[in-house]
Amino acid sequence: MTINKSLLTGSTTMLILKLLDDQDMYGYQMIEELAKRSDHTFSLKAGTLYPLLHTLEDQGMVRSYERNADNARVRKYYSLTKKGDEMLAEQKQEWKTYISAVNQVLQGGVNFA
Amino acid sequence: MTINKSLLTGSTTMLILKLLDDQDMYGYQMIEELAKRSDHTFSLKAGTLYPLLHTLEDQGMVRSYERNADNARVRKYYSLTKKGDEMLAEQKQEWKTYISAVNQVLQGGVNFA
DNA sequence: TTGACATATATCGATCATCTATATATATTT
DNA sequence: AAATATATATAGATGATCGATATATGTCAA
Repeated sequence: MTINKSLLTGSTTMLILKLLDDQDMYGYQMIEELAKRSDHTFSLKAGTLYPLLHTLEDQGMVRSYERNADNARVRKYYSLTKKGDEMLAEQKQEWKTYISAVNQVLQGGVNFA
Repeated sequence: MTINKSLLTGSTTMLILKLLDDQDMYGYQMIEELAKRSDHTFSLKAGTLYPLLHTLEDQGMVRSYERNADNARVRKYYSLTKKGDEMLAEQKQEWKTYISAVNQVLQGGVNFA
């Protein structure tokens, strides 16, 4: 099933922060990991991710460092800052509020008042 | 709690169709009903709703008719078409897929493989 | 009865998140 | 040697929603 891309709007940052909350990762890895954990429901595009990571770094939500892979290739890893961790907590709360509001609308039927 | 407006992106149409699935409504009423059912988490803006209703009508998802209120004021009511009902079913399925994917990412922790 | 506020619909331009397309470079496989 | 996968980056396009504004009617209080 392919989901409407606009549904993802607004939750992408939260998902990225969550990945980094679990462990440091490099960009390409985040794309693969998101696809894997979501059973390929999500396929975040590189053109979305890299600018987003730069913005998060400018905002102090994440830090980056370069590191060689086994094959001597350089990868740019990101790690979550304290500020990013706090942002994640806020966004998870917003997410809960949001889905419960949507579900309330979906469950509400005709009013037999 | 105020949720990020971008979280709503993509689910607005589904919510409108759901309201009309329950009963015919006019635009202003939809805005109030969405706020009420979501405990004021949602405050859909008129500038979003009215153009959206026009688009849905052009697409054959809803039909409209004018009707006098008790005070003789004219209101524009909308009703769901068969096509709109089918679209709602699809969007509800997409919604389920989407939230379960997000929740899977949020629950997934470090991989101790 | 006038003025303020709520109800009701409409449109325009701005904003913002995401995508597509493109570019570049290295590593791996055929 | 060529094709494909890995890895990062940026520019411009798209699309959903909002803020601002306009217009008109109904209601309530001073």
